Parts: sequence; C-alpha cells; structure tokens
Amino acid sequence: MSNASKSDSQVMYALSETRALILAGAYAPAERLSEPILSARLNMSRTPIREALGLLVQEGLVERLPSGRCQVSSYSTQDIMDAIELRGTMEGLAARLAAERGASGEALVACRDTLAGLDLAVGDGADVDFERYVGLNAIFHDWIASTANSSIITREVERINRMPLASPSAFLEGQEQIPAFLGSLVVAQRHHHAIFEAIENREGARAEALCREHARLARQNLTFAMADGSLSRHSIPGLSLVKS
Amino acid sequence: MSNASKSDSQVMYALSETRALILAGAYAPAERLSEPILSARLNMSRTPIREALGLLVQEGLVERLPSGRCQVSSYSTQDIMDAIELRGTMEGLAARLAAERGASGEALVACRDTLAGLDLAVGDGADVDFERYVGLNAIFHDWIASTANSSIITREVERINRMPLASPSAFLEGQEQIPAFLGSLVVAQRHHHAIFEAIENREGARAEALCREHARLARQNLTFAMADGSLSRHSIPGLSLVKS
DNA sequence: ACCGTAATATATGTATACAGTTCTGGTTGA
DNA sequence: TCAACCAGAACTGTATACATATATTACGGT
Repeated sequence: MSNASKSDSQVMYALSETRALILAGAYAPAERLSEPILSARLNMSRTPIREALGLLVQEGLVERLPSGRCQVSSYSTQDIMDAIELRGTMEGLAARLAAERGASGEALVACRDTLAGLDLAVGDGADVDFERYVGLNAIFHDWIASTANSSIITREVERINRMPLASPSAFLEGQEQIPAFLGSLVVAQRHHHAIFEAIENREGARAEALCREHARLARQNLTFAMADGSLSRHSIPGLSLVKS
Repeated sequence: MSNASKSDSQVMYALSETRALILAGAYAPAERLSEPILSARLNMSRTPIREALGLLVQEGLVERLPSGRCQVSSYSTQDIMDAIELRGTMEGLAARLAAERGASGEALVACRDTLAGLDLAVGDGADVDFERYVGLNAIFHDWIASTANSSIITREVERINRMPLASPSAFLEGQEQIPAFLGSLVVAQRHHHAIFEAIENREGARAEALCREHARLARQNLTFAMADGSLSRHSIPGLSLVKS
C-alpha cells in the first residue's frame, strides 16, 4: 500500500466521499447506509467503508441503530442552535485562556495580518470578497483555539467545528445574496477586532463574552437560512439534515 | 452471533478490557499496542481489536503514530488541568441552560432525592460512605447535563467525562485516606446544593459560575494526588498516564 | 381486506489471507 | 568505534469468506 500516511488511504477516501454525499443531501435523513452498497459505489471492500462509517458516527453525521445498521442523522433547529452555543462557549474558554496566559508576540503579529486581510475582504459591507473572507475567518477562529496553548482545548474545538453547521464557516457560503447576511459580516468583523484586542490586553472575561456573542451571529444566520426556504436549502452544506 | 446489541460483542469486550489495562497502568505511556499481540492476549481476531483501538484513539487513551501504529497516550498535568477546566465550562453551560429553560417538576424532585442521599453519604465529613457518594455524585452530574435538555450538550458532556481523569468521579476513589480530600467533599456537596438551588430559581449565571468553581475542586485533587507520590499513583485509574 | 407467519434476501460481526510497509538487529566497511 | 546498510521479522491496510442476525417479501388463515 502506498504510504501517504492517511490522506490517500481507502478509509480517507471513503470518509470524505461519503461525508460529501451526505452534506450535499444525496442521502436523506434517516436513510440507511449499508456497507455492501457503499462499497460497490466506491469500488472498495467493506473493510475501509466500515471504518469510515465509524468515523462518520463519531462526527455525528451518521447514527448507529441498535441493530448495528447506520442511517443518516437528522437534527432539529434547536440542536444546531445548541451546537453553535456550545462552540461559542468553547471558543470563549479558549479566548479567555489565551488572554489569561498571554499570546506570544509572533502570534499577535500574525493575527493582526489576518484581521487586516479580513478588513479588506469585508470592505464597507457592500462589496465583500467572499472567498477571501471565508478563508481568513477560519484562520482567525483557529488562531483563537491555538492561542489558548492547550492541546486538549484545540482538539475539542476542532471537534465541535467538524459538527455539521456548527463551524464558524458554516453559513458563509451560499448566502451572498441575502442583504441581512451581508450586514452581519460587518458586525462579525468588529467582533473579531474586539476579541483580538481583549486577548492582547489580557482581558479574559471580555474576550470570553465577546466570543459567545460572536457565535450568536451564526444562530441568526441559521434563522435566516431556515426562513429563506429553497434558496439556501441546497446551497448550504448539511442544511438538508435539519428537520424542523 | 448473540445479539445483545453491543455490550457483549467482541469489540466491546476488547474495548473495555484494553481500556482497563491502560488505566490500570499495565501499559506504560508511549508503549506500543500491536493488533496481533492484543488479539492473542484477548483470544480474538484482529478485526474487533482494530475497531476497539480506533475507539480508544477517539477516547484519547491511545494515539496513532504516522505509521499507523498505536501507542498509549501520555498527558502533562497541564493537559488534565485543561480538560477539567473544559468540563467545568461545559457543565456550566449545561447548568445555565437548565436554569434558563427551566427544569421539570419531576426532575427537581429526583434531584432533591439525590442531594439527600449525598448528604447522608457525606455526613459531617469524618465518616464518608465513599461507594454511595461516588454513585450519587455521578448521578448528580449526569442530572445537570440532562436537565439542559439538549441532546448535543448531553452527548458532548458525556464525551469529555470519558476523558481520563477529567470526569467528576475521577479522583473520588483511592484517596479515602487523605484528610484534605475528605474536607473537599463537604465543600463539594455544598456546591451541589447551591447549583441545584440556582437551577431551580432560574439563576443561569450563578449556576454557571458555581459549576466552574466546582470543577476547580477536581484540579485541587489532582494536585494532591500528584504531590502524594506513591500512594495514589497506583490507586487512581489513569494517573499512570500523567507525565510531569 | 388484514394480520400473522414462514421463507428469502440482505446486513452486520468476526475470522482469516495476503500484499506492502515499517521496525529491528546484526553485519559490513571505513 | 561508529555509521550506513541490508535481511528478516513484525505490523498495518485491505480484501474476502462465512456465520448469524435482521429486514423484507410472499403467502395463507381469519
């Protein structure tokens, strides 16, 4: 087997492929995923399929029935709301620890660059460079988690971010046309600056509170997306799994 | 295969057996776990062993090397501290939501029973019924998580509790002899009452702050256990994985 | 027309085989 | 003495086989 230490293994291929299928809505919630059928579809044996399904269960995209069979998960709007609240809380913890423990000079410099890039991408909110914004936004949020300087916390924040629709980038794509959403980006970027400032000034409580409030924007976007009916329903990955 | 839908499957046996071996210190940190050797030791084929190892990786007890091999994890004291802080934060979130959303009448009644049982188990701190305390303490903490009424949050709290040494029960066994520890139980039980009262009175911020402070007791116990050298080193499951 | 039941098909759980990779230990050459 | 290297052993990743459990369908009784 060619080494490549994971990324081109059969398991990883099965994992990303199946995940993409589910997030794109190719499988409906509660639809069964059988190992033989998937293995035929992806041209491999059941073994890596089986392992990939286990990982998807861990990610929360797939549920295991008592019989052992797998089905696509479904979430209520409230579930997503709670997941976002949880992310906000965990990012808040990371930001507080980052403030309390202090960020290194290089970390601060790097983050200032990211913020400057985000400023450019947002502009005045009328002409947003989305692609750029999405990438830098993810970098900023990763920066918060890593600046807490705790492998445990970094790991768990990454984990919650893998949950469908809970990540900071979940609602950034496919909503370019919604004016209310565009406005929220300006507010979000203001939050980013304030969070950075709080961490730089060792203001732990402020950093924490800001992160929590920042996550609330995602909840608002979820509300927009759900109300918006058809448009976002298919363009936002994973939204097809949300039930009520 | 006998149904039993999980609990007596080969995977579950391999999982609990291997976990127990690691937590008991039968394998040192960084020691390799090879599938063939484990499968010989547990009298089964590599297949369920392999799946169990994947689950242990997910639990954090085992790490996967780039080559694909597995080794026993090791943690720094700071890692455990951070995990406990994270648990306190997540329990705090659960308690806040429980307060904000309101607990049902039956939930409140049930919790009062638990608290009464804990009162009896603790007594005045001089003659503690440990076995009883450990069980009821776990029930109380589960109650907090479930009273938030969010499957996502329940799931993630359970997850962090499975992390070695981060659970509310982690330091409750094997330290009966340490006076400072006995005293901490009285304080802990006072926290329990206050947390319940805050949730009952819909005081979200208070419930959250109390949970965080409550978790700090575990950090203190970790300090005791680490300072105490040989005694607790072997009696507290998982402590053998802590490095510095 | 409908419910219960038997028969069939399909799924999962586990064992085993094999190819290719990584470790290990010893040997060689400087 | 030590580093590089090579052969053998051991391990992982994947495929496949088979036993058993579960889902589905067809059929017969009421």
